[in-house]
Formats: sequence, structure tokens, C-alpha cells
Amino acid sequence: MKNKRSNRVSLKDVANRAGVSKTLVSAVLNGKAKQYRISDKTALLVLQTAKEMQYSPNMIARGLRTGKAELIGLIVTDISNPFYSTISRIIENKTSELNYKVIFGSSDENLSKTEELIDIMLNKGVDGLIIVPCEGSQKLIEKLHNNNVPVVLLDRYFPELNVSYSCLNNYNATKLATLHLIEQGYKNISLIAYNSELSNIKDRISGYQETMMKNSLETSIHVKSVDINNPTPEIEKALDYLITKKNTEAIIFITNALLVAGLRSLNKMNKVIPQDVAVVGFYGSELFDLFYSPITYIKQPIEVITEKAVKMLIDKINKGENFKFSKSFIEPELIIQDSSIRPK
Amino acid sequence: MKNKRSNRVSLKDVANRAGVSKTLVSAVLNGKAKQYRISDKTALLVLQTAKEMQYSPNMIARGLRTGKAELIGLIVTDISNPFYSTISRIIENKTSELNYKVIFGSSDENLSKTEELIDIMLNKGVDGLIIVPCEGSQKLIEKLHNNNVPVVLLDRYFPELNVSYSCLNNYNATKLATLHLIEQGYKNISLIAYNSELSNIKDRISGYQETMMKNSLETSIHVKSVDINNPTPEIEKALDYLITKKNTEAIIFITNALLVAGLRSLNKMNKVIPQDVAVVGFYGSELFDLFYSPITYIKQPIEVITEKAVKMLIDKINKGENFKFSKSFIEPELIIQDSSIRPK
DNA sequence: CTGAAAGCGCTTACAG
DNA sequence: CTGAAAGCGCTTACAG
Repeated sequence: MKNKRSNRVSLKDVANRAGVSKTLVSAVLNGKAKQYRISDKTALLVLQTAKEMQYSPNMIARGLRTGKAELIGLIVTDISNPFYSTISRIIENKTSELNYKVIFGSSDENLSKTEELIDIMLNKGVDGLIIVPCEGSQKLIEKLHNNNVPVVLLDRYFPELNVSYSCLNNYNATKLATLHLIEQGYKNISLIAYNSELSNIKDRISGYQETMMKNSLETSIHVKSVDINNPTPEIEKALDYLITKKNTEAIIFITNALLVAGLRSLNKMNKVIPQDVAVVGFYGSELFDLFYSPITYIKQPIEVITEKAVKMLIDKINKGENFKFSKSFIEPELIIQDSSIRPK
Repeated sequence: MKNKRSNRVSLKDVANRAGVSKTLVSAVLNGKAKQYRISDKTALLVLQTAKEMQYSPNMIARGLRTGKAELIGLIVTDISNPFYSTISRIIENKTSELNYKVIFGSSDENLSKTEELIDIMLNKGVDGLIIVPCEGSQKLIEKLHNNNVPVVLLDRYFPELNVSYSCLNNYNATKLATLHLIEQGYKNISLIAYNSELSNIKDRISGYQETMMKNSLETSIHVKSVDINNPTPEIEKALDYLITKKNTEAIIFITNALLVAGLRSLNKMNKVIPQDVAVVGFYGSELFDLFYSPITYIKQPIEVITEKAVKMLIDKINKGENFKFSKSFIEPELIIQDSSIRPK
């Protein structure tokens, strides 16, 4: 009793009751009865005793022995952000089919938090990591990858790294949005963005930029160093300038937070969508449909993006060294609603 | 090399390099140098070598030995629901201060899924569980509790069970909402709910019911067996009936999903809030503020509710048998906005 | 067909 | 002050 940590039944308990060795019990319960040519009688006995005793294996012990914890680590920027909580749910669903559990952590776009989370998760024995990398984390990810830790990037990637990833095709996303607005007859189209080295942001900006240029239109990009937690004041100033001074007719907001701040500001300024200005956003929410002018938005096939990432990770875990670098860009869809339709 | 599972540095590696025993390294690294009267010189040597080698302990091994995994399991109904993802984030923050990690799972209000999740989490060695219990899970929770597994309920509770919990005071929530509407001069106040044995739902219904009765007003409760995934059609019918046949002047929606469906329906019916009907909801979102008539809602102090639950759980884990049953009802707040102000 | 033994990486009495 | 040994609950060569 001295070293018995819990009252759960162990392999030994089952072996004792069944009158066989632990080896046998382990083999049978792992479905290796045939492989080890264990007699049907013994196998059945073991199976029954295990069931009677409601035995279930201690995964910690198994994990220590096999080096596989059947656990994966998920690092997002903020689990309470609907985009990432949706991703978390999909990861949960996909991995649970494969008997993996997920531990998660939020980095808040912070490098040292990311580092800390990775450390802790590795110590917890995760078999691999799915990471939404924050700005400046390239070296960290590279090191991880070089240490042979299975890792897959989600939502953002590092072009210089041979680390697998699954992302939205962000370039095409803003291209799609821009083309749509051009087709509607808009010429003065502005982009509200913020300053970032992250691939998703950079790609969104260049998708807009290049599409405008190809159509011989002047670009108007408002890259602001907004306070992510309170972007409204900055956005309000920018919008006021764009609409009153620059005759902007249509605006693309490249993140959800920017869109929300934008809608708030436009309401405050008494600008009517799309009469005064057309609007396109990123990533929808059913709540936007309740807005007086339902918002046109870029739809991310989150499910597909996430499933790919999970598949890559599991493959990598299973194949180890033999796994080869894999990347995937998922195509966006433009959901056209009232907010971007040019009034006649 | 044969049994070396990874290239991470182990206690043994540090001990070898420092030329001391594993015991010593373990003691020093766990801050027990003083306790074991280890010489400052040795302690320093160990500390430095460990740092040089970037040693970090394998928590799986430690967990197996100590029986503590520093891991807690969180079971919500759906992690992608903003309410629960917010809860998850708070739990993450609170537990990480205490060096715990969280594994999560979504039950989808499903008993057998809940059961399965609990099993898996126990096998993963969690030290305790925070559970949002689904309907019919009382026996399951009771069994868990009787097996001495530290468990705390969140958001919902079982009055007959001595299992600790932290919940909103749901009774007072609808009481508050009802009183507010009465003060505004409304008399025909309806409640949109659904059928459930869950404490939170039952309490919300009775809070409304009793408040109406105390004020000698007739109750009008629409308890529908709505399809949670697509409540709109059912809600639309109910609203049409209430407003046109029953002269309902104000409506309380007791969940967020019902509110969203309700707003959609009212839009469709061209009913204007609050001119045609006043509305109060549960749980806000910044997106509701973009609605033409910002919605009055019950604010749940999610942070407080969740922190209490975490505290209870950690206390229970630490105190074991000596922990006594603890419950907490957190008081709601009514955020009054345009949707429930009676037009003059 | 079956079992004894080693070992995963720790911690913890215990002995000296 | 320090180290050898046992043991957490498994799996996996290995021997017979």
C-alpha cells in the first residue's frame, strides 16, 4: 500500500486475478494475442477479467515507456477568440478520432509566452505541436523543428522555413475582395490593415496592392500601429480622413477586430453602408447578419485548413524522420452581402 | 542508446556531468537543498550544470512517480461557444499561475460523450476535473466524486449532490430582468426558454415566474423543445403568436442562442425594438452593440465564476479528503441599453 | 504459448 | 552532507 498512488486497478491487479503474467495481459489488451500466439482460452480469460475489474490503462505509465503520450499541444494566440476556439473544436474532433487529447495555451502574440508554452508542453510529453506562430517566433520554430519535434504551423507560415503549414491563401483573399469591389464600379478602394511581419497580414496587403495596380488603380493602404485591444480611436481617425479627404468609396478591413472597430466608427460618424461607403470584412459571424447592412466577408474554410494541419501533424508523428515537408494553401470564398453592393 | 526515447537531457545526464547522484540533482532542482543540508558548493554546481545543459524535467516521469500530473481536465459543452471559450481562457490563465496545464473536451450536452471524456482524462492522469455537467449526468458525477476524484461543477449544479460548484445566481438574473421590465411599465412580459432539467435553465425560469407572480402579473413562458442547432423556425412561430395574439410587450430570452434566433425572427417580421417589443437577453457580445437597438442583457461575471471554480478545484486537489463541500452563486448584473427602454 | 526482467525518468525513504 | 535502491505502471526484448 505504501507506494500505491491510487485505488485504480492496474495491470498487475488484472494479472493477479487472472493468474497470469503482466506481459500476457498487456499483450492481450493491446490486441497482440494472435501475434504472440496466445491461446484463445487465456486471451478470453484476460479480456473478461479486465472488463470485470473495469481496468483502463494508465496512459502516463504507458507514455513514459513508449515515449508516446497521445497528447498534442495547441498554441493559439487566444483561445477565447472565436476564430481560434472554432479551430480548437475542430482539432478536438479530428484528434479524438485518433485517440489523441489536446492541451492548449494562448500566446497573446507574445514571443516569450510562446517559448514558455512550448517548453511546458514538451515537458508534459506532447507528441507534437500545432502552433499559430506569433511575430518573431521564426527562430524558435526552427529550433524546435531541428530538434525533431513534430510541429505544424497554422494560419501563418514562415516562407524561409521547411516547417509544414496549413493556411488560408491570404493573397487570393484580398484579391477576391478587391476584384469584387472593382466589378461593382468602385475605384477609390482603401485597405485598413496594421503593421506586421506575419505572413497572413503581409499576404493580405499584397493581394490588394497587386490587384489594384494590375487594374491601374491607386492604392490607399492604412497600415496603422493600432492598439489591438482598443483599435477604435485610431480607426476612427483613419476613416474620417479617408472618407472626407480622400473620397474613399469602399473599404476592406483585413481582420475581424479592425472590422468591428470600423463598423463602430462608421456608426458614430453616421456613415451609411453601402450608400456612403462599401465595406468588406474578414471572417464572418452570425451576429454580423443582424447588422442593418449584412457584411460581405472573406470566408475561411476553417474546417479544411485545420483538418489539413492535424493530418500533417499526425503523419509527421507517425513517420518521424521519413516525413517530408508539406504545405497547403486553402482557397478563400467571398460571401457577398449588402454591404458591398453599389447602390444604383 | 537502445532505450533512450529522446535526445532530451535527463536527470541522469545532469548527474553524470556534475559528478553527483541523481538524488542530489533532484533534491537541488526541487529546492530542497537546505532541507537535505546539501553543501552550497554542490548545490551551485548542480544548478549551473542543469542550466548549461538546458535540463527540464520530464513531467510524465515525475507524474508517474508522484501521482500528480499537474494537469487538469476541463469538460465544457462546446469549446467553440464564445461563453465556454472565454471560460477556457480564464481557466488557462488561473491554472498556469499554479503550473497546471489544461486538457479540454466538448460534451455537446451528451451524456455518453461526457462519460468517455472523463474516462480518457482520468487515464491521462489529470489531478482533477472542472465540468459543465450535461443533463442526466448526475449519477456519473456522483460516482466520480465518490471515487475521490477532485471535481468541481461550473455553470450548472446538482442540488442533491455534495459536489462543489460555482455558478451564476440564475434565479436573480431573470428576477433582475423581470423587475426592470416591470419598472419600465411593461405588464405583458414573456419568457422564451426551452425544456431542460438543468439547474441554470430551471432557475432562470423560476426567477421570472416568481417575480411575475409577486407583482400579480400573468406569466407567459414559452418552453419549447427547440432544435438547439436551428432554433429560428420554432422561435419565429412562438414570437408571432406572442406578439399578435397575446399582446406581448416585452420578451426575455434566457440563452444567447435563443436571443440570436429571436432577433433574426423579429427582423424578418419587421418588428422594431423596442417600439414594437422590448427585448432582454443573456450574455452580451460586443457585436450586439452594433445592432440598431443595443440589447439589454444579463451580464455574467464569468471571470469571478470561473476563478472560484479553479480555486475550489486546486484546494480540493491539495487538501484531498480534508476538503469540504463548497458552493458559490455569483450575482449577475443587468446591463441596460436601448432595447428594453419603454418609448415615451 | 508464457513469464521474468529490464527500463522509461523521475522521487523518496533509507542508510551511512 | 551524499548515494544506492526501490518503485510508480506500463511495454518490450528475450528466454524457454
